Amino acid sequence: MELYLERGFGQTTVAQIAERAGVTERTFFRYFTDKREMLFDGSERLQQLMVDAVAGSPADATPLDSIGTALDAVGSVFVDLTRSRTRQVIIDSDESLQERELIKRDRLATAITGALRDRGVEEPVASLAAQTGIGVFHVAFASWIAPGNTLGYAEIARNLLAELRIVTNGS
Amino acid sequence: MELYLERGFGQTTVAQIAERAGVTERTFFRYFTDKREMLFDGSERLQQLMVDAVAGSPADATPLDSIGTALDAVGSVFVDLTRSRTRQVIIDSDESLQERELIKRDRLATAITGALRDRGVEEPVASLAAQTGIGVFHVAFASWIAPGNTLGYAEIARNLLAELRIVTNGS
DNA sequence: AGCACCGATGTCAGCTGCTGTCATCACGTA
DNA sequence: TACGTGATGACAGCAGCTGACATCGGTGCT
Repeated sequence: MELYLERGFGQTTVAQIAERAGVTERTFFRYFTDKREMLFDGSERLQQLMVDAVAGSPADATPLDSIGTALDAVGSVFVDLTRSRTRQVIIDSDESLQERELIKRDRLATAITGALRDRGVEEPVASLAAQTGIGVFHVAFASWIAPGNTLGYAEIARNLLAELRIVTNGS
Repeated sequence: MELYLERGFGQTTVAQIAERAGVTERTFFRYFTDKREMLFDGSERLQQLMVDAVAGSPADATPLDSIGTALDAVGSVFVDLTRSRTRQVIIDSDESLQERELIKRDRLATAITGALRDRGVEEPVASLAAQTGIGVFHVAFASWIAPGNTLGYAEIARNLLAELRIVTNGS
């Protein structure tokens, strides 16, 4: 991330990263499938947390309730505000990184859809709830790292979900 | 597309494509920014059509009405069913192509948001309507190329939008 | 006709991302 | 000590992509 900030993502070579990390280029590619993936390291963990939260939500919870527990569950991941901000600056500066971010979000939504379906939620409600949930998640994250914000991620997510409930009026 | 089907996208080299097309590799890269972009050739046109449709929709149209005209406007693009199907088979077979497709959809949504805002639609309604519109567009396209479907794209899109209106109940 | 211009294409060299393969090395265990 | 085993290095090589320059065919002007 230091290097990406100094020279930009596109101008940074894997050889440089490897050198700074004190390993070989070959070793870098054993840890990350490609140059971009490095910036999305925690994404499987994030996905697992949300899926587990949905799976573990109360039996009588509505789909949107389940989404709520998932949004809560990932609070532990988003703690280092500065790091998240720099990371986002880098991603926003490079189109191929945005592509990667979008597919991560997409996979996340698909995984949550599956978790909801496993609880007996039918289509298209499962997909709809999952998509909406990821949408809220995204907006919450963006608000959290927005300049001037002082609230914590969990709080923001809860507020947004409450607002969404009002807009959609129930359920 | 022939080559992609024969050997798969990943196994097809640009040199092979260029040869089949009777040009040089260098020439290929003058027409397409990269190997993937070839499959998304008409996307600017599609985007322009939708943006223009939104811009040209009646002054008293609701945001969702404007989206409706945009969905209608692109009917002319989706005519060759067989071609669209093969194209989608290829995209679904390769992750990097899915990344590209996702960012195209994202840019499309952003463009439509802008078009709505130009008509005086405020945030967050503009974004919400645009996102929803692209969602409908996507589902409509998927239904259109689904095996066994006999309806035309325009018809499907209209039906889906009508259904959405019912679900969201008005506006 | 002759000439100058220009856009499209070819040629070539080169960097970088990424991969397969084999060697090496450190470490825990029988 | 000898033997696996997992992590790393070394090396070669392919493919995507780019910059720089040459070439060539057409178009318009004189």
